[in-house]
Amino acid sequence: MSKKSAPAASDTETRATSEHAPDLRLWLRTLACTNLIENHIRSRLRTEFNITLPRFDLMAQLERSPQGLKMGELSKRMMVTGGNVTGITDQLVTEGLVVREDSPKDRRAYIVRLTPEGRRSFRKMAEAHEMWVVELFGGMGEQQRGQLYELLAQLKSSAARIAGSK
Amino acid sequence: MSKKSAPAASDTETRATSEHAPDLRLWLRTLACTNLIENHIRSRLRTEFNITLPRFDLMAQLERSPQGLKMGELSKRMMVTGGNVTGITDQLVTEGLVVREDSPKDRRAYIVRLTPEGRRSFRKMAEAHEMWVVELFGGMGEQQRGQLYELLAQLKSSAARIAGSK
DNA sequence: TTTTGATATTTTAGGCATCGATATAAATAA
DNA sequence: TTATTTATATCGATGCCTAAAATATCAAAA
Repeated sequence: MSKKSAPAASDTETRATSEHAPDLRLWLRTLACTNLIENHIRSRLRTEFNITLPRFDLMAQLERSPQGLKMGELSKRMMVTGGNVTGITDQLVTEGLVVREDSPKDRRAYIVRLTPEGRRSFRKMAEAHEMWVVELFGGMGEQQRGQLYELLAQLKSSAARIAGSK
Repeated sequence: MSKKSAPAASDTETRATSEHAPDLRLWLRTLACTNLIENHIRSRLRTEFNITLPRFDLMAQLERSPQGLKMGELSKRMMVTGGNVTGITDQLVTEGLVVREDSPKDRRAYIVRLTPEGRRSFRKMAEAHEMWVVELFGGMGEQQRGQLYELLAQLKSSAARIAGSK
């Protein structure tokens, strides 16, 4: 969840009752797992690095594109609205982690880039972030994680076929 | 979720790169699935019933407790803060879907209950909601869904062991 | 050139979520 | 009883998120 900033936090599985269709219970369990993990990560990002998940995510996109990205590109990749990217970018700019530069090609557009400090800072956070995830999934066996990965691919394509067609 | 209002929307899997640990890619895929489904549901609740996911969730809790719930109970079950419940309840009250009654036992507390219209309305929405979920998971085989359900139980307990201990 | 339409971004208004502070009431201790 | 502590709920400030409207620029057609 979940938004938003702080996520939709609930152990959504409590929504399930015995009368519910199996698919509904499966969905609520999926949601419960995601919220549990996402909230944990959100909370650690905040307490250990004083950053929010959306800002971390935006920086992650920029780290993969050293040449910088336009606002619209960020919006597309993060799958959030443009107005949202405007706000998150503003914050990161005032924190000195990111710069907005005028595009030389298009005066409507900005190029957003990590600053050196932003890059340094992100790398440290990303390392910790990865460790947390490994820790959170650590109770599952190697093989189970592989199975889960495959099943989620199926789920993603099943859901995308429905949701994507809008 | 619900994000939210509107949710954290991203196809977070685009955050993955080849250097990432397998667990990280697994996590991003999990997140991508959840966001895809949750956003779809959120959007249909909005367009077809003009309601938000948080309000739907609150009503779902009340439907399971015909005797009503205190604000604090709602807060605990939905795993959101009290202030949040105050706001969502306010909205539902102005829409006539819910009532706040003084608790006869405790003058600090309210009992929140579905109105008859709220109950009627919720049942219609819940039925549609369940159909959407069945549709979204419909591309997976029966057996795969069963496997996924079991694996997510493992994940939930693994993550809860880490996240729960704070 | 001027118009027209598409694109890039910001702005505005509204809802959801947190945290921390506050008012009130209840429960407990003195 | 009185004083302290704990519990219930609301409020204010802040941040994320959306949708829709406003602004500015570009690109292509008339």
